[in-house]
Amino acid sequence: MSEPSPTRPRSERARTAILAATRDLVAEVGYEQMSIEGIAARAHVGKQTIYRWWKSKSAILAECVLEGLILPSRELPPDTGDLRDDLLVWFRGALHELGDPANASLLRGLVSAAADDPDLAAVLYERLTGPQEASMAARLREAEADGEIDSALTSTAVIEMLFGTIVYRILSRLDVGPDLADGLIDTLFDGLRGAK
Amino acid sequence: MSEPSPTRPRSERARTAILAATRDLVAEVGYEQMSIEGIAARAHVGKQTIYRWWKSKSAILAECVLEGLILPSRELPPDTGDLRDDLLVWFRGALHELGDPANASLLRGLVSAAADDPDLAAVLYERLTGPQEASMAARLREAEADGEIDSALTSTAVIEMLFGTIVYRILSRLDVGPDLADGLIDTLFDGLRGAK
Amino acid sequence: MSEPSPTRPRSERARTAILAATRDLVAEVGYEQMSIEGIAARAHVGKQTIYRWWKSKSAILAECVLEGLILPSRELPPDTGDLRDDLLVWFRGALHELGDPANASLLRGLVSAAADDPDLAAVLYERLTGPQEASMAARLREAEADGEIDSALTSTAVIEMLFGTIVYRILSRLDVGPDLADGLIDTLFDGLRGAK
Amino acid sequence: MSEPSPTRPRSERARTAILAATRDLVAEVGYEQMSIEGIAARAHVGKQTIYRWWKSKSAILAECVLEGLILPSRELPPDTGDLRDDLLVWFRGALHELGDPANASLLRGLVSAAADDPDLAAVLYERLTGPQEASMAARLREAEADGEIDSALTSTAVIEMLFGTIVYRILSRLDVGPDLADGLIDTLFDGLRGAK
DNA sequence: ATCTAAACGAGACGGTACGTCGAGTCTTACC
DNA sequence: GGTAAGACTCGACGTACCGTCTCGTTTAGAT
Repeated sequence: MSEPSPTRPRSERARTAILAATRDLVAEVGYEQMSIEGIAARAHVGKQTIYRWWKSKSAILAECVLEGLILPSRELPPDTGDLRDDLLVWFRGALHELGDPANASLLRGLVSAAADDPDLAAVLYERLTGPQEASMAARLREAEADGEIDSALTSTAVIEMLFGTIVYRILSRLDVGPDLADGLIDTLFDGLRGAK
Repeated sequence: MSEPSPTRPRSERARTAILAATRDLVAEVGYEQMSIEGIAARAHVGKQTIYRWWKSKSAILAECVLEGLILPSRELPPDTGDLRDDLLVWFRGALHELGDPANASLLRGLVSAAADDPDLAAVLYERLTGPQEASMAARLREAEADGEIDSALTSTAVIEMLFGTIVYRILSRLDVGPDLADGLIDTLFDGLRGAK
Repeated sequence: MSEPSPTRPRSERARTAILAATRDLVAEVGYEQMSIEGIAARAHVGKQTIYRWWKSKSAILAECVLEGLILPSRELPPDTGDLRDDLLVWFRGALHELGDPANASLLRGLVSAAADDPDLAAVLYERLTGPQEASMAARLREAEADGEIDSALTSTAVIEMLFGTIVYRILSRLDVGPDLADGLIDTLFDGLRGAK
Repeated sequence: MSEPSPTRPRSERARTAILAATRDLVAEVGYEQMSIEGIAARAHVGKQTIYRWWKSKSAILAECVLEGLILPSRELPPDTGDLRDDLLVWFRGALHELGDPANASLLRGLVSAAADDPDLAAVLYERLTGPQEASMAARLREAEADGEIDSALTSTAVIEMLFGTIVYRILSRLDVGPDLADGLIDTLFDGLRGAK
């Protein structure tokens, strides 16, 4: 029952400095331009310390996301009893956040990183959509029970559609503004045929 | 109106070989791992010939897209009179294409490239969604006139939602399968509340 | 017996401009740093025009020397009847010329070029030492006949010694000044043992 | 007085391999044709390791000379009491060495390098003539005291004359053979007027 | 006076090497 | 044994020139 090794523990100072430097750099120069040497220099840390604990640039980014240092997860708003209103509030807020170019740039960095690192992709989507998806699933079921909606659509599909729209807009840089939130939520609930 | 100068014209052979090599490499190794030296070697071309005509890796990719060498634009199917069926067919097809890992990998490469090159993003989205958006807008208007639908939703929003879903699925690698196409199109037309 | 070709003759204008540009550039930037593209640009001439008539950078330089554009051959002074005085005047003059840094730099360029182009070396030494050697041989023989000297030393050896000293001084950049001319000529005639 | 930092020391293995590769290549292909990439490849060393420690191709060559890897300094022979004989032995040996084309080629490389790098020139001449000049100066003075010679000629001038002849012969590739050694040394001591 | 073929200016081509950056690994001294 | 520092090998970057190859234009004979 003795401790496994009488040795120096990992430096929390170094770990924190690395994550902070990564968070700053990805926003400043973008994912592609961010180098591990740059992170090490900014964090006053040896490169080996990074390679000892992470296997790639995107893995550090993944840990930043898990720590909530970047893209803090936007929770679904508290249940007001009206799923439609709740989603609308949430979606408007999400689109509003993208008005800040720094946030948009950061999300592009994450998308770029996720595109060629499946592990980061998994972490990212678990982190970003996991909580929402869980409560979304619960609420959809509840709303179905209440007769509020009548659909076999899975929570995954709804999430996919909403997040997909966000990501698409970020990538296309079309800057369409948050006004489309209303139209999309309307369509989501009423369909193109409109409410009766 | 004078011609700039009488000199050796640009080699079409080189241009074509570069685009072909790029198309192959981005699918084989991904956008990040693809190097300009690799393209030059594969195309039997001097590096300078690439740098003379393109300013970046992503610019070559953009030209590949414009030439239709990669991701040939999937047109909306001919108008059968039923917009819903047409969209369903189109969306199923698009999702089906992503079943091929090569296509998925290629799309991830394009997304990654678009994330840090606004110019490529513009070309890509113009090329990929432009034709669809035009006919989509026409059909939406037509369907509205026919009473088939009743929505103020713009064609851009519809496109955004459908393409966003595709991109999101590609990035998340969740491999959900094409079955969700039906659910999404149902929701798009009927809403979560279902058809009456 | 017909002329070989009824065609446009070589452009003297281009030839002259190329030689002039070469002369200027080798003095300005040195032999190694001088590029054929640079010569072509400076002479407002196509590269092909250079390659059509010369096979290398050093070949152009060789022609410059032959044209007397650089390092105009310093002739032995007229025969005053006293070989020793004549040589002293000549050698002092030669060392004096090297006081001009431009001349020194140019000679270093020629040496560098000659070091890896045997053809240029041949032209250069033929041109630079040929005339001197011929008259030197005659004078040595004459002086020997007059009893002025008494040596089996060939004119080649004398030339070699005098020019060698010049080249060596240029390369070593020791900047010893022209005063050593007297000592060397004294030694050449009287030997280390001194005149009796 | 603090040490700069405790870090990985320079690799002696790499340094040695680089110098050896340079020594081989300069003899094989000549100074101009020798590339830094070629040295790096031959030495199994990254280019950066070369650029980290040397600022140019000629600087590496200079270090080779300093290490005695190329052109090991030919010492004056032990003092037999007869300066003239000693110089003759030395000069014959030096000219004999140039009979080996590899040595001649190597010396041409060094001359070419020295022509456009003053630093290398300084190292080269310090290294090649320094030891000889010192002992030469001593012997000249001694011989003068003994009445063997009677000349104000400095050791520098003698060195210049002898080395100059060697360099000149190398550059002109006239391949005159070592027989001229006797004539030159005769002249050096007796003068053109011959011994009395 | 027209014809014609090589020389010309320009510059794109396939390459080689440059000197720099960063990747991921290693070797120090220090803690 | 973890850490800061930084040297190591390696590969790619974007640039400069190499020597070759088209282009359209120019120009001096030969007809």
